[in-house]
Amino acid sequence: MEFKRYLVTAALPYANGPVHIGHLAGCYLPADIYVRYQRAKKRDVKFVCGSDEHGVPITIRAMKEGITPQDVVDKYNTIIKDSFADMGISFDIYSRTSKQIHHDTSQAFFTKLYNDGLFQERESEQYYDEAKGIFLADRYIIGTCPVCGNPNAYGDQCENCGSSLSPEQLLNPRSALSSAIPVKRKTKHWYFPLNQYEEWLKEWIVVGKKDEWKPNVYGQCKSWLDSGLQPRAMTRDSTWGVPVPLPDAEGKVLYVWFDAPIGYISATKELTNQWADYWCKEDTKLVHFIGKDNIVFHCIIFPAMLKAHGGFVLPENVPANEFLNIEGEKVSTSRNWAVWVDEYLKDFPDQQDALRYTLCANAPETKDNDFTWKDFQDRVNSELSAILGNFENRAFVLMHKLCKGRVPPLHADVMSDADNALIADIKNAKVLVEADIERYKFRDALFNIIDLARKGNKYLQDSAPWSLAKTPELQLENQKKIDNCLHLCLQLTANLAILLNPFLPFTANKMCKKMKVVERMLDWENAGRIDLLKVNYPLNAPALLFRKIEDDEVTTQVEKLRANLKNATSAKMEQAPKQESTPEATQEKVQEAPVAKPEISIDDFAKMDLRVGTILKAEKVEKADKLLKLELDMGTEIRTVVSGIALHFKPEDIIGKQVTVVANLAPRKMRGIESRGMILMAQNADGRLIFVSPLEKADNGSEVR
RNA sequence: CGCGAGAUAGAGCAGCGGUAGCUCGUCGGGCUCAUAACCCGAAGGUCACAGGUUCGAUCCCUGUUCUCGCUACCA
Repeated sequence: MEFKRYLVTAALPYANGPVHIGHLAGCYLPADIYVRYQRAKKRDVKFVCGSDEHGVPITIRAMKEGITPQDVVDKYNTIIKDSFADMGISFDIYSRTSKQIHHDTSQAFFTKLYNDGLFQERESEQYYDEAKGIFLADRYIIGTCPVCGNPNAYGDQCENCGSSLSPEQLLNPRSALSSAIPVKRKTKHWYFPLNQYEEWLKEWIVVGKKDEWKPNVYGQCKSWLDSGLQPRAMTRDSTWGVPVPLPDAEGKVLYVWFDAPIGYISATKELTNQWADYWCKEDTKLVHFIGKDNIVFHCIIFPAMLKAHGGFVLPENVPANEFLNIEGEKVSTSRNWAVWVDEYLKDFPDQQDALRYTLCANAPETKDNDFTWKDFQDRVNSELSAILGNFENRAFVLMHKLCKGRVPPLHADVMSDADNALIADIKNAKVLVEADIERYKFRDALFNIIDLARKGNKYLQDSAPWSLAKTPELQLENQKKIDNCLHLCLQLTANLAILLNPFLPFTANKMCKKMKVVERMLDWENAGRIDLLKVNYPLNAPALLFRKIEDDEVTTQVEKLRANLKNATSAKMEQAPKQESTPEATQEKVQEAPVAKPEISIDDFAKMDLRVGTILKAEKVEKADKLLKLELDMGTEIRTVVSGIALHFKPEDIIGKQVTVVANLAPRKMRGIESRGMILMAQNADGRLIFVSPLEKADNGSEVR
């Protein structure tokens, strides 16, 4: 199909923290490149994005910092928006889901589905914090882990041993927000019948997108569809969000994942009165740029919503990228293991394109990739600067030295094979880069551009105009050759500016200024031409496009990462000016200490069968960071116990140790291994674990009482 | 556990049925217009492991191992 217009969306960043370079590499930079390219092709394209400002984590953060949710999103919306603007991410609009237009749009969307009788109403019991007056997601219930005894396990998972839990399993459950004991309360929600769209989605994706979508995206969708879809609640109990537009829905808001993608629509509405052209006309190409964690929402849930509503175009493609690691480790916002865009901009002023280059050249297009500062330095210094920057500089310097600062003519009578080959390379580069971008292969596209500069260097080297200038007796003939060489090098430089423009817009701009051409030269249709610079046209003096990244800058950045890591969680939050130690936050810390448990009788204690055992074998459990599988000699039997202590002990160090075991704890399967018992551990204030063992060797299986 | 994606020279990636390729790094040479830069050459890989299909497999099939995601913060 011939598309008349393009609508490009980039995932709405959650206004709960700043953006880091992983966000850029995964989503915003590829989207921006794609859009800049489309604009250069003079295609009708709109690029929409905005802050996602709803959802429980924002209310929690607000509560912790003692401010309103609005304060939280205002603060981060500004930081995020500025970071994008400074990096040259060229949204046509950067909106926010807290705007009225978005509330109206998402409510209207909901109402339409409601009036069509689509939603199923269901009542269920949810945990409720009576002190704070809010319903609690599993994550916000804290209690003692039934598996490893960690007193601060979450309702969905124990961080200590990695077991996945449900709130019912926690011993002494308490609210993460107030420490109140959560109670169950009935609540009603509206469910979207995803299952009714299963067949249609299979047809659309599994059959229709087989060879179009990236393998990671396609595979993920197929996996979801094969395992069957369930109705999904589209409302939540909260006061922060878009109110459910129904009379009996006090205290209910739309589920963030219902309202967030609709944010793309509202942003488009805010941008233009012609918004419906982009959302409803069949000949619009809708492309969602996202990271891999968002695949199901953009490929399954949102399309199902659009289909259910009717009248909307569906995404033509969802080129999700994988993740970018930093210095070999996963990005973690809570541990502050990330390179924040706002900080990069401060540390490397006027170096946006250096980052854009590295992130694109090393983009996680097919698998997770690693960002290291050393690699950043290498790529900037030896590719961007040495190949591209240096070529451009050589062309300018030589032109000023050998051609009097003016664009020399091209003499047809002395054209060489090398000249013609270079012209062919220039024309071919356009074709290659175009094909790459259309297929979302931005890494390859950028490589092909640098490769063109590489060819330019070789051509210059082989032509060696500086040598030709040294033989005055052949002056007339040689000057023609020199002219041709530099004419072509300069036309090549102009072509590089056009091709680079979507990727490195700041650089393309600088190049235009140096060549004294208007920005219109950057129109894509001009790529491949070798008459972009007029003969005899005087050009500006040479000036370097890029500077090198010094060794000490690399060291500084790596040290900064490690230093910030130590302060872990609070580092980023403490930069918030207002609320450093609100009463609320202090209070919370006190309550984190283990709470005294109620008195029990001797009979309660007698229910426990505590025994001594010796660790015979210990090995790491696969696919679990924190679990060790232990074989214990219990005297009369050998038992398998899975224990969440892998972060504290190496398997080989604990073999032979005697330990105390809760022998009659109900068996529990973890990561497919049945654990029959639990090892007792003391936990220090710093979180360190210590075995509770007999001081002298006891018989295996002897009772502890 | 299950499902999905990945594993190819020191690093980063491409190839996906017919003698293993690119970029960076390393080593040697050339050039000197240029940001100690550019150009040429070389070394460096039993294509994760084990089976199978095939005349032939890095590529197809089966099994295994490891990494990442689906699972908090998070693209």
